[in-house]
Amino acid sequence: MWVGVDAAYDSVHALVAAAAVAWNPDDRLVVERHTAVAIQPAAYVPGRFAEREAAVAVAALRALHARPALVMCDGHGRAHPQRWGMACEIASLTGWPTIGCAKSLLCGRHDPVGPARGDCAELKLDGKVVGRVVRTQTNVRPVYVSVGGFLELDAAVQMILRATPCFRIPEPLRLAHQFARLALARVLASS
DNA sequence: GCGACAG
DNA sequence: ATCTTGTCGC
Repeated sequence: MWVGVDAAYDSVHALVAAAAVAWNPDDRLVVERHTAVAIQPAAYVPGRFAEREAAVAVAALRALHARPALVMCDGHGRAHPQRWGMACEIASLTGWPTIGCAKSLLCGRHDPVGPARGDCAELKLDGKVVGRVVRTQTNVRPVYVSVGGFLELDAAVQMILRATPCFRIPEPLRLAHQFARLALARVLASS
């Protein structure tokens, strides 16, 4: 069982809602989903994203009934200036295997990526491989995959591809994104 | 010093 | 991240 975790924000009330969606790669069905809400999240500062989102994300993850085989995070893992992105922080906090799957580059360089689904390029930061740029759908912008903890990069990429049968963003993350927004909307409506 | 900069 | 439905096109 793989889980995606993401958060949605409301600047007016200084609220943040996180959602963790557990997904079964075999039948591609949602197994369970949970949310957590917090107030006054830290300001967003590039490179310090974990300070803003990791705590609520982990709160939502802790509600899971089963230990995930993988946690997919919306952001970077080792592909970070200090080699310690949010996915690393969440791995450290939970002890669970995590990977970062970001929609844009924070740091590092890479060669051009082929146009077909499955095409990849190594993401390097001062001479070291810190992640992989992966094309999850043909002719669609690639995503940036990096290890958070307790997992190898190759395995992470294979899982990312299995989790993207139709869209650019891995299914667990897409669903977590939607569910987080819904959770936030519900809180705003009931208060 | 200057520009770049996950969400 | 967020403002935001339907619509045009491969």
